Amino acid sequence: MLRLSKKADYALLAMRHLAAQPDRGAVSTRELAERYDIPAELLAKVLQRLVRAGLLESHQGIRGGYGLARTAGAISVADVIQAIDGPLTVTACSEDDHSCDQYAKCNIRDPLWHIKDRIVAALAATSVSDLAADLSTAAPGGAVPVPLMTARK
Amino acid sequence: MLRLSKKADYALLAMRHLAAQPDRGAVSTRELAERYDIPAELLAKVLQRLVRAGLLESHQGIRGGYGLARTAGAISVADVIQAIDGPLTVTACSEDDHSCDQYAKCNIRDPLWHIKDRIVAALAATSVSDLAADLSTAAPGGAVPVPLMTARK
DNA sequence: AGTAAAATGGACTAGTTCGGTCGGATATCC
DNA sequence: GGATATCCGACCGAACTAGTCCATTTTACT
Repeated sequence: MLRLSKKADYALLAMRHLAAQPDRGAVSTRELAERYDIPAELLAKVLQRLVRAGLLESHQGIRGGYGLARTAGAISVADVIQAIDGPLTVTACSEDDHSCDQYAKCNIRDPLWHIKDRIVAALAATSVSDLAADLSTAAPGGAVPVPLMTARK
Repeated sequence: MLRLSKKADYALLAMRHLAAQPDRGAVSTRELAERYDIPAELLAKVLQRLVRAGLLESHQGIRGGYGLARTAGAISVADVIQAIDGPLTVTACSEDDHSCDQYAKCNIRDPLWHIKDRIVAALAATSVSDLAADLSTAAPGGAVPVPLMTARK
């Protein structure tokens, strides 16, 4: 599986929309919900979480709505997913959380964590502006080697 | 999240165990279950799926059990996960399955599929023998002798 | 031949998570 | 002050997951 949640899908959809419409002022939840056939209340929560994570800026009131908090190139897909679904972990346990019945006898932690790092790297290497560019074959960021960044909180 | 299921965890644990104990004949469900504190009936199902996927060979009867169907190096982590959790997809839709409310209006499919390919590549590049080698920094494919019980740092 | 140990397979249950909804509060502009 | 928007918590039903139970079949050993 490894499927990402629908909320994360909605978040990415919205982020891409905002990235593709720069200088358009605030876009409301309702507009986005209608545009993509997403239940408005649900999308609202998703957008709120993105605001709390610092990825979006909100503007209340009658002409309110949302806009990107940074440039689209400075927001990665990993940022968006983590804002919605929390820190992305492949295994039940992590460096700080050992809550797993098999922890003591587990022998596959390290290689699995290594795989996780590679997955995070793939998500971190793709920015929201890459989504907006919509070139399926495009290497994110051109010929930039993938930084093997270990996300630790 | 992107967390893999507990069944997949159990499967990888068992596969690694079998890879680290070559030429030991069949290993029974009960032995594996006790070794790793896994409910036996559940593990049994997991192992059965691995057999059906062609990753394990089973041997019924009083001295029966399971053994790798191929060499550990020829079985990837992706193989194991797919055998348990089905084809691994990041998005609800895929090339052949368009069942997703947003399909028509979706604009992030291609970049997301590209990310999926990279994730699959990361999983496919790590073999069960790499798990057994247990060197977190090891490049997949390295010729490393198999330690029986690796003391962890 | 009989029995014990093993895999096989289906049905079932409890718990959790996820997608979605509802209601109300607060801020802003006209 | 009213319309339009974000904000926030509580709630619900459906789906999925982990785990259980039980009955059958296969095999080895005595």
